[in-house]
Amino acid sequence: MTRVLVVDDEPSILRALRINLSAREYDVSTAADGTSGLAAVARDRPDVIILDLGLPDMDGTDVIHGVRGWTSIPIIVLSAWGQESQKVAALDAGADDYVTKPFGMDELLARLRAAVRRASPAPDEPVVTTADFTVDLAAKEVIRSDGSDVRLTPTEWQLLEILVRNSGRLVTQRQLLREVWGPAYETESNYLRVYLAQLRRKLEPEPSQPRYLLTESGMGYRFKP
Amino acid sequence: MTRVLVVDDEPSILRALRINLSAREYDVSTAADGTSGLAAVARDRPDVIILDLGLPDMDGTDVIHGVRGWTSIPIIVLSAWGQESQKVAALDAGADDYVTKPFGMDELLARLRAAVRRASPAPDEPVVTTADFTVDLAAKEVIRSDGSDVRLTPTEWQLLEILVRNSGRLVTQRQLLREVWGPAYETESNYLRVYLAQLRRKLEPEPSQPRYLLTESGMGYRFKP
DNA sequence: CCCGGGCGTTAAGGTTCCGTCAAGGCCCGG
DNA sequence: CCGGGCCTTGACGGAACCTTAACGCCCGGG
Repeated sequence: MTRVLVVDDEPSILRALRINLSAREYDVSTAADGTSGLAAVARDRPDVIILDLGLPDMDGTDVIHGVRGWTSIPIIVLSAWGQESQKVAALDAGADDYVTKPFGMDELLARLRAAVRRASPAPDEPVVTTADFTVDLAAKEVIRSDGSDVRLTPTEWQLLEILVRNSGRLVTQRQLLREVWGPAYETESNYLRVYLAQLRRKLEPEPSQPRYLLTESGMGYRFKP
Repeated sequence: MTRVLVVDDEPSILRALRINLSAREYDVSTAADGTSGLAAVARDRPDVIILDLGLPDMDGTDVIHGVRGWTSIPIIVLSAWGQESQKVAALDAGADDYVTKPFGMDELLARLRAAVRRASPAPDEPVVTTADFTVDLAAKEVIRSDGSDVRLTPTEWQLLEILVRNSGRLVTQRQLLREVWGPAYETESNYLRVYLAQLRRKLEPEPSQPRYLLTESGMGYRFKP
């Protein structure tokens, strides 16, 4: 289910979007100003953000920069008619699309679909196999080579998913922490040690001498298929 | 240089876009109908397409489908005001963005930049190969020609990365020390001797007679591919 | 011939980083 | 209200890494 975060200070718009999006099977959360909007992005990890530029507490482009600082979640900007320069500024700040109020709900929905479609990287290969287990990213499932399936907690899964998606590449601790726990946790390398140990215990044939989930001291971790 | 294909049947718009885009250092090609437009896409492989929906020979969504059938080049659609349903259809057919005529040139340029930015997520392809090993800067990985991979510490990586990025060029000791250890260490050439020795031991087939990591006495070091 | 600067090499200390374990808190379902 | 996953947090031994110093080599100049 696609998660949408709506950041707007007008209750009527918030309500209209919530009703329309929920009816289309979107998972909607809302925020009424820039500060709580940025917090909500870090906490909820929406798949797409609808952002009104006329917020009471922050400039719209600053909100965009705050989000773009650490993630590329698509942003659709909403704003009053006739603000040509604002429109350009928002797009250059990193917004993906721009809709002028008043807008037709059909158009917004279409742009939403377009943004989500672009963001989903590709119908790529969501299955990775090693000699000891198989990771199916689409089914969110890990099966050992003897047929038994592995139970992973949500956090363990997020971590494994990032490592597998970057198969072979080194992923820095900062990136892992940012993508799993949010930008505020970039220094809590403690978490990584705990969860990597758990993943190894569940996946590695010899957890004390990892073959797939490798540590690069001082840099990060690497999944080696 | 970014290549833009403009598909439109109105000579005035074609001319206006050609002038404005050329002035911004875009490489512009044009087509006046859907058929020649599709041919131009296949022939020129533009980085982005600007497509007018009101073409004489084909329906706009068909052109989009024709392009989307085999490539994901970003498409920005142009159309007359008030065609809400057409707009939705175009986006759902796979267009990336939609601009209503009459449009401001600034807005179109901003949307163009946004579309190009989204489409190029890979900034560079930093892989350098020699007869004895391959350096993959993105994956932070060095593989010897016999298949074994080399373990490098963070400092060793920083050093090697600078040298490889300046492949063939001489890099002064000051620059290396400044970029790896910080400006306060510009005279500690000791560090360089120690770490260059380690890199040679790990990379060179004959560490005592370096072939890739060369010393320029009194000046600095050079990576020779 | 001797001497000194620049470089390569090695090894010892000290520091940071990692794996591991376990206790405590939170949330949810029974 | 109680129990069980799950997530956070802290502590500790050991490994990896960085710094630093010492020594030998080569080469050009005095």
